[in-house]
Amino acid sequence: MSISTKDPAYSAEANEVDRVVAQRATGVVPRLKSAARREEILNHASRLFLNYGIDGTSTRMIATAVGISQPSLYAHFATKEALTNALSARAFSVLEELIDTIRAADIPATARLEAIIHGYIGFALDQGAAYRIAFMLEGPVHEDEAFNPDILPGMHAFASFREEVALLQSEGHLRSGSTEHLTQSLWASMHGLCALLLARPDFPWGDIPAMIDFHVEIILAAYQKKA
Amino acid sequence: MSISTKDPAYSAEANEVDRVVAQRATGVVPRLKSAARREEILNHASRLFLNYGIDGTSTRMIATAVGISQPSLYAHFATKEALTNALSARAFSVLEELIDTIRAADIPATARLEAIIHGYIGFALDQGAAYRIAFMLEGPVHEDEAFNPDILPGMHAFASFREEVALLQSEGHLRSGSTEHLTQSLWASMHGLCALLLARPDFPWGDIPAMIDFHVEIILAAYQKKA
DNA sequence: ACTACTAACCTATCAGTGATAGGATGACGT
DNA sequence: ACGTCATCCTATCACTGATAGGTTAGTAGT
Repeated sequence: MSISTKDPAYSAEANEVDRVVAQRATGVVPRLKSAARREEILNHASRLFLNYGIDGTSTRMIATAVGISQPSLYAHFATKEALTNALSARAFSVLEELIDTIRAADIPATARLEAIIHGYIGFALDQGAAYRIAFMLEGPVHEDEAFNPDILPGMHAFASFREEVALLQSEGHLRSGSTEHLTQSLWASMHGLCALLLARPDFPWGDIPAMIDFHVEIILAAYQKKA
Repeated sequence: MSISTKDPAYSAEANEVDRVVAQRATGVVPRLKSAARREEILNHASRLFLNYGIDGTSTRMIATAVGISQPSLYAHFATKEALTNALSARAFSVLEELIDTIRAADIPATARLEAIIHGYIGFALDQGAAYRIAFMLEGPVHEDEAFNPDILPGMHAFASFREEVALLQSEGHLRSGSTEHLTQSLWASMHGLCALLLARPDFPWGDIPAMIDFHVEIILAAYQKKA
């Protein structure tokens, strides 16, 4: 079964971008078990999202890259949003693991927090597409809509983070007060940097690594317990 | 000239959402001077963006709300993106004024900074659509693309903010070090809170005003000069 | 008052998008 | 060998942002 090059939606004239850009799979595309095909789709989608953005990547581009038809995607994901959420979930499980590993490590409390913050920021910048999907896309418009944690892959990692904050606070390493406020404020401080860098890569940031270090240093000082 | 109710794209069956939702202008829609029409478009777009999101608002919805045809929008704005940018620019000029007013006010330096921060956050949450457009939408994907401040309405307000930071720093009210790093870090801290609240209104935030106050308090303490 | 010009506005249509309906095909257990 | 069923396809849908090109209404000049 070769690629259908006479698909009317994909004649050479019709959609040059997809043809040139999507690195269409060549040769025979074998049938795959559902799980394997799903992984393949996520891999190609991840690459395309990074190169062309989420909105800039159509389901047809993804399908073409994989070497299957566009409707076939819907055997694995109910909607494009479900696909992006799955992609984000896969990426965030890595962050969750990272945070848990750091939490379990036998290092001083302060270094633990610093490592988590640096890990979070590094992850966000590295996995820009996944991070965008979880925390930056246009979500529900009104605050009274039901919160569904299942569609928020990042929330598991956030839960680990919250536990660590509670622990550090109970051990007296962080300033006292509402743990919720503390967690959310700390989260906001980290997120702000990641979000701006991802949303405005064209801004004249200057020395980005130095700026990140500067920001993290201030965060650490700000939330630690006053002597 | 009445609304063309027999527009094939707008038969009762074809697009119920737009019909019901867009609060179609009723009666005769007079010809308007270009500038007045432009304002009208921005007003309706602003309202629709808040209610249905930016992606959830089509150019047809906007046009229907105004009471003109969809292509007529393009006499005022080259693209939908240009329309959103114009909307954002209009909103941000208000923030810029606010910041400049506070800067000119005869109040202590610390209170000045606090007022600006609260003003910034209040603006972002109040003008969610405009704020999203400026700082949260999927922008250029690669950092090597040219930075064009014209399409970044928020940058003027940001410039005012940067000047204030430089002034406060030179007066010895803020910690020393790179003014760029200081400005960007402070901006990130403010932005993080606004961005999360806007992107995830469905998250169980708890007492949002209290959380905002908590965050601002920490920010103020973190960036002020150490005694 | 007639004409000519121009800005405002329209209908018709385009290619591209996410999504659905329904049929073809190939592997695999019996 | 046969039936079952997951995999995959073509064809098509409604809708989107955008463009082409014609129509109409107001306005300035004679």
